[in-house]
Amino acid sequence: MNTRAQIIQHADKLIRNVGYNAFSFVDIARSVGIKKPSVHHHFPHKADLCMAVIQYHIDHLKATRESTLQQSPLQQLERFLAIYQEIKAQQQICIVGALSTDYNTLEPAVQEKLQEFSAQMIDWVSSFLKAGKTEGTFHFKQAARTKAIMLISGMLAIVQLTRLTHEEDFRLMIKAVKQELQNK
Amino acid sequence: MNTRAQIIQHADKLIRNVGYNAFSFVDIARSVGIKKPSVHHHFPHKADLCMAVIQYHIDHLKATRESTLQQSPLQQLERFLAIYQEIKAQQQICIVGALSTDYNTLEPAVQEKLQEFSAQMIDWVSSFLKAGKTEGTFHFKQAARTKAIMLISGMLAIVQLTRLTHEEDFRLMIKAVKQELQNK
DNA sequence: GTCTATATATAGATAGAC
DNA sequence: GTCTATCTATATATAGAC
Repeated sequence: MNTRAQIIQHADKLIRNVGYNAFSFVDIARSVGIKKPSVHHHFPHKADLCMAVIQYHIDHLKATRESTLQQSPLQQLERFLAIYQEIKAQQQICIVGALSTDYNTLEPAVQEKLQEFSAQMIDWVSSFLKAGKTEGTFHFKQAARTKAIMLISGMLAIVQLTRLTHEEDFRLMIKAVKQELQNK
Repeated sequence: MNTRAQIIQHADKLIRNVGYNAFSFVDIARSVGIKKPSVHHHFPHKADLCMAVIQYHIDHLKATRESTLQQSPLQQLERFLAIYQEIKAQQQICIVGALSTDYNTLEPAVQEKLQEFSAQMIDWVSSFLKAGKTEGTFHFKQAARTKAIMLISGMLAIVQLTRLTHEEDFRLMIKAVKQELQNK
């Protein structure tokens, strides 16, 4: 992996571990094994780096969505839940949760990029919920978008909240979410 | 209101507006109309101030809970949802959401205080969900604690997520949460 | 593309006068 | 309880050599 990609990867990890305003270019430099000005060579401003991190997530989500296009709504739901299970296994939180608490300190361009990511996440989840309802796998009364936002909110928050409670709460929530969607 | 209380109030607002690691004692001093060392007189370390902010929320929650002790489970649910409606109306997020993203940068004593607050919130919500299920107002299949965590997670996250989407999503979610709990 | 050296601002925090 | 003055560390960021 090239230096630029390594910087993005470590920045992503730091943002989701300690938050946007608690990591510095020195932290990145140390992780990658270069000096601070070399990081600035790749990303002049911290906002540039943050943009690249969000773009990485946008690209990653697009690839995930495309790879599950032929799968059933239930399989797509499982893939969606697996994203957060991976996040939890790594003791992290999701990028939207991490950056939404710092939202008012972000530059407008970064705010818009984060909006773009969340819009695409909502679009994906809405699409497989709708398909699942049509084929009779999922049951819910709200609009697909509302149900999608409830689902995403729940997962975004449970990875944050179970930093304070127990991992077991996470497991129980995953189970409950699947049950509720399939209950008539 | 005395200076100490004013400091706590402004710190609370700042933590929930920009995050724990994006506000400083200078910001507090400016808001209150005193100088930085005067803030340190009341709270020597930033962690002391953060502890006091969480304690304020613990006290506030206790008062809320006690004031609704005689009310019906549905009324208690409405009171719970009203907390987040107030938060949203003030363009803020909740203290648990705000501090959970910075969790790994907090001192152990502050982490424990935050755990204390979330435990009490979970306890309250669990109690009125259980009462509502017993009397036949609420319907859900999970343990009351699991359902409480789903409810709290959802509200915690929706105030964060609707910073990026639309206020309308918040309104729809509140409506959906009430519907789902009362649906047989 | 990486480095040394440096600029500038601000963070958390303390000493000691009033 | 509040202030002025100050300390030390670290933040983002740039200039310019290799």
